[in-house]
Amino acid sequence: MPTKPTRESSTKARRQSILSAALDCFCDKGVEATAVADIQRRAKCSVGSLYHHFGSKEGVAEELFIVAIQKLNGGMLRKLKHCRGAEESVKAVVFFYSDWSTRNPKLARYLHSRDIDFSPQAKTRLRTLHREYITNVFTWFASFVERGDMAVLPVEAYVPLISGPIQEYTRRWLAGQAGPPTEVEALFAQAAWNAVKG
Amino acid sequence: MPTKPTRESSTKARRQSILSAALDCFCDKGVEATAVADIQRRAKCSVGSLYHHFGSKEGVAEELFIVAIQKLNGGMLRKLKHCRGAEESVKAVVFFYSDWSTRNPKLARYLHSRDIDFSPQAKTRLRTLHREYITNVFTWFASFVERGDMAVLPVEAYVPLISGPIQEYTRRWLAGQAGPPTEVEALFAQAAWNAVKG
DNA sequence: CCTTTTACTAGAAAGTTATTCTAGTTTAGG
DNA sequence: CCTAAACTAGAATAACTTTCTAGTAAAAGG
Repeated sequence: MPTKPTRESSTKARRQSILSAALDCFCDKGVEATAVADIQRRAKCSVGSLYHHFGSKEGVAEELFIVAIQKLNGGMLRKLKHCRGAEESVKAVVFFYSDWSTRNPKLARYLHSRDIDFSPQAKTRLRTLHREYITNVFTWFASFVERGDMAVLPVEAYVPLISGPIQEYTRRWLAGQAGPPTEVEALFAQAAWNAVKG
Repeated sequence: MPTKPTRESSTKARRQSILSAALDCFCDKGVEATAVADIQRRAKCSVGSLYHHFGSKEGVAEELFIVAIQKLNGGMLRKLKHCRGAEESVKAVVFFYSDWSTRNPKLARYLHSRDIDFSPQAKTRLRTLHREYITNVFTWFASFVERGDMAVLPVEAYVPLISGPIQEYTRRWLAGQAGPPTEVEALFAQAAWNAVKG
């Protein structure tokens, strides 16, 4: 049965409708070029409503970015938990990134946009999220390094070595400059493993 | 002797002063957040002058981007021409990217910003430049592939495999999330070579 | 050497877009 | 019911981009 819309649920729906309208606009015309009026029209809400929920256009962009990051990171961690050894884990990172981007092209595209100028609070929040995520990921991989299954490298080198190629490839795919990542994911997964194996 | 400023030279100087004022502003506050007035003040010129030379704020951003890309690509090709074999060439790509970014951090930072919404003309021009560059690079490497010194891979896979990690690392360095790329360039150069060698 | 044309600069005016404000409507809780 | 708080609407305002008009200075032509 369709439950009567309570305030809480309708608030959620409204916020969501604004976020997805914004995502559509951002993908169509770019963040800078979409006007608040564009989002507002597409979400069928008033200016006031938008500003009530998000404070500014930037606020919408920030929230969208954070939600997207959380989905990507959350999915990645869940995927990792199911992996057995070092090799499977490293390759899973590549495969998951490729799959997630293919399944959520709009969000992926949006995450690839840089220079959304985040407010200080948003920056802090993002940094926190990032640190938490990185901590989780490194905890997962630390044991493999200790055990000698993976090479000992400068900590900041692992992510670029493992994810750099698939990220760069995906970016090009999203920009229409390459075929879908499925064509190269296995190759890149193997390269990633070669780059960090013990 | 200091030559008397002719019109041609002063025009060039003025354009340059606007471009570098813009670069400073963009690095300080982000592209979106810098107002035309900011650039104008820093370049000590009038609104009219800026619009005369570049047509719009976007126009300034585009020109700056194109100039930066040309410098980077040009330097890369010049460097490649001095390399002997496949391994030296592949590693040179990584080293040059790292060095150039370290020497031109502001330009590098600016090149890493995505979603500057380029005008159709600028897009075309960028695409042309990119194609020319890619053609040159691939011509250079094609012989190594034929000779069997490098592996036969999907064409679009080479760049991400070779440059992906150093690019991603450099991005993090520019964002203050990692040490200078000099610390990892040798490692990444070796990984790049391993990923594409025959 | 003068004058005419063109590139350039300046800053005010106009046009757009983001943000704030005021007035109201709806819903949960007492 | 009644009140407080969440929410919506759209007009008003503010900030910023772009255009316009007027003028200056350098090169080109006679």
